[in-house]
Amino acid sequence: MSDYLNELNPEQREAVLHVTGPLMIIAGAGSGKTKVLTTRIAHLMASGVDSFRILALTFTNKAAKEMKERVEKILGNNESRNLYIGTFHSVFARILRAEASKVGYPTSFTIYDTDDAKSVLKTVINELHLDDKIYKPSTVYGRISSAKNALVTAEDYANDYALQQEDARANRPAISQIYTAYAKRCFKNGAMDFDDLLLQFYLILKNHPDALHKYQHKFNYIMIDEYQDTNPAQYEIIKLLGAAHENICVVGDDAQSIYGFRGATIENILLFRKDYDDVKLVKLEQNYRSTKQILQVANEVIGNNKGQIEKQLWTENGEGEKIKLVRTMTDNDEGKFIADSIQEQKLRNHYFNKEFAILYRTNAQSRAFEEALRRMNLPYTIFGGISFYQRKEIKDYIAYLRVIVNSQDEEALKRIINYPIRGIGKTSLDKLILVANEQNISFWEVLTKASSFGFRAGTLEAIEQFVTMIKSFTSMLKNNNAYDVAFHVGKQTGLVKELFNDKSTEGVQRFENVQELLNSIKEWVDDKQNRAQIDEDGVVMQEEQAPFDAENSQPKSDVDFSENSLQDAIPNRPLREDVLLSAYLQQISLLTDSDQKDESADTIKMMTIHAAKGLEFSCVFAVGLEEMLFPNAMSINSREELEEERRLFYVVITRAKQRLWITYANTRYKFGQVVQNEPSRFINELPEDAIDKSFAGGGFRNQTGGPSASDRMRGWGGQGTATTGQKTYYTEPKKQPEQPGYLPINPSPNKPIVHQPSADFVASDTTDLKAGQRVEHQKFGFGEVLKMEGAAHNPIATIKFELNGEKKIMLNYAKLRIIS
DNA sequence: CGACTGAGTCGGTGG
DNA sequence: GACTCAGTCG
Repeated sequence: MSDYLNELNPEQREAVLHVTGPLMIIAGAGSGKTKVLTTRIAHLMASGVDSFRILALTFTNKAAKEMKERVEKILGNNESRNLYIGTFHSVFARILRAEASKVGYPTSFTIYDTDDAKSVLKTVINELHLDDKIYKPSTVYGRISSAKNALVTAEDYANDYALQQEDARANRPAISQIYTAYAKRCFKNGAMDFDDLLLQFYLILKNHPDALHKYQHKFNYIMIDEYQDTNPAQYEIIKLLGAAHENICVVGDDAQSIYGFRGATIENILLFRKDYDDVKLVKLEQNYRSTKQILQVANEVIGNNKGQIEKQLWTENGEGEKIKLVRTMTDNDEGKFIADSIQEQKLRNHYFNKEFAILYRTNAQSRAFEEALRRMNLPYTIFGGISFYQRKEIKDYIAYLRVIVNSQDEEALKRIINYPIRGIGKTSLDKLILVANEQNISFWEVLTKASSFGFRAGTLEAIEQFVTMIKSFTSMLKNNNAYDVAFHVGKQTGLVKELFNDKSTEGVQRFENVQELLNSIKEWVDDKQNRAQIDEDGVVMQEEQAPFDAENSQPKSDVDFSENSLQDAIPNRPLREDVLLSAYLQQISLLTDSDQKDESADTIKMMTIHAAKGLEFSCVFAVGLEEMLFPNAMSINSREELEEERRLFYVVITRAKQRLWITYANTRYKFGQVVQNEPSRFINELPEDAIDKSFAGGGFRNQTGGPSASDRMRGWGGQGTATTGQKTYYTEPKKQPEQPGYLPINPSPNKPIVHQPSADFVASDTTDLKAGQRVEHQKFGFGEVLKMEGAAHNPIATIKFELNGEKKIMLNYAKLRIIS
């Protein structure tokens, strides 16, 4: 049991053995930080600390999951399930569910993601008759988010003279007004945005001594991962929670602080020692990840930043290869170069696909790599960008579920009120919203009382049907699990069928996505039900491992799980609260793309540098090292921001275990236009002796039929010092021939196949149209009426066209010729 | 009412 | 280049 200590170096052991009182661990990249954290938790438990009393907060679900698994492995028992391990947001969301009433929120409050929040802002800005060109939702969102992260409520904001002045100078004097209206609207909707999860929890702790007392004594030991990324809200919460016992252990690396834009302040880690008396400080400086060459480059680069905590990373690993600096003509050439290099490395050094990562500054850069890898038939996974839950069809489906759980959720209601089409269009919607505002009641209330607000008969009928349907769903909530409700909803609303009937390429994809959503809900429920009953009080943070695996579209098996020997499945167990729809919704809103995709698959990984923090790869391509891109144009105007960009560069370098390429292009496309960029200033900070400026390719011929590698001009530039001169990796700008079976291009699958109307085409009177009749449509051609629906004054026919598949046709507008 | 189209916009990183 | 939005037409 105690051999876990033998696997640690002296500093690591020192950190693990410090049990009582504040502890700060400065953990350099690759220094075994997670190992120390997990061993420390295991040690606490082995020393008799009750596992229910330990709280560990991380920034990603993945980190939380890994910690939990590793503790379990060390201890070899089930005790770790009692730990409170999770992300700040998910742990706080869970606690808020229990405490929401203290801030006037319903227990099953909705969590708004960024898109939802911006949508609310847009509504609010319009209602205040403000110009949404000046008050762009994303800009305003950023401002409000910063305020919340600094624990400034709407009221505080309105009373803060300095903030008003700032906004006035920025020509946005109404921000405060918008913030107030936004907060009010979210509250009315029973919804919290991401920042509210911190702010509201803070307010509860601050204003409710009983709650503070409760959680202070629940969490006797607190551990914080990535402390350098905490913002003031997180900082204050930690401080409050830890004040009673001061058993706070923070782990971080000031050199890897890269989240300033979401309010993280590096001061939190720099000043930790001032916050508590007798802070024990441990530095982990031995790196177990990278080669000496890589580490030398990293140290050199970060040395250009001022005001760091003194430390020097070192390693016993081998010297390794020099870092390869690559310059290409265009962003597409950059992609081709990397695809070639990967292919070559695989052949020469027998790497797996999963040992490569392409790491970029912005998500938009992924496309060139995607195309290049596809051309070479190299499998890849992109992390980030639009996640599964942001897809329209998924958001629509989930909007139904949200409305059922929380009918006050106006955002969700607006999404589904006319989806599938039920004849409540924009005009009706505007009126509904208007009434809600005039009467100062919720959108839902207007719907339920629609008859008193003078809607047209057809619209009223549609509204009433909708309300009845939603109510019938709501009545299912208590006695059915999330999956059963969701399945029923898909069926009853016609949502699934509608998608099924759409046979376009995208339509099929959408249908599959919805299938996938349902599968994932099913697995989530099964997973929960399989877990043994545990102590009520300890309803553990089970960071739901993503039930959904976007890449393989295969349901994940429970193999993982059995290893944890958690299951003593009780058949027909009564419905537990944690399989309810509300619990499901709560957690999915906090999942990220990385949580949903399988990182262990043998594919090349592509993601932003931000998303790559905490990960490591044998071979790393740090790409797009160009002025305006990296460092980003937005960040070159202040020393602080520039230093954060440099830390980002440091982070990407230290992701590499064995080989590192740093690439940049002379020109690249931005918004469809070619722009020319200077090489990044960071390139000049690389130590000459660790950099290989000669070419790293060599003899490899690609298989795509384009110019072979050796035909290309290629090489290294930038410094102009290389004796070989400024060669560049370059391909002729001519298009490569399209390959069959590849990039399946169907430019507009939704475009109807055009039908030439018959010469004698005359629109018929369709008032008595019935299912089974044959008709001709001016554009869609011949077809058969499958069914009739809609109100009498606005009949809708579903017609199956020979050329264009099933379509819903509104008879008031379409010209149809009845044939039989 | 809603599908289509052309013009305008997108500043970057994420829970 | 991809997406959103306002205006048009069936």
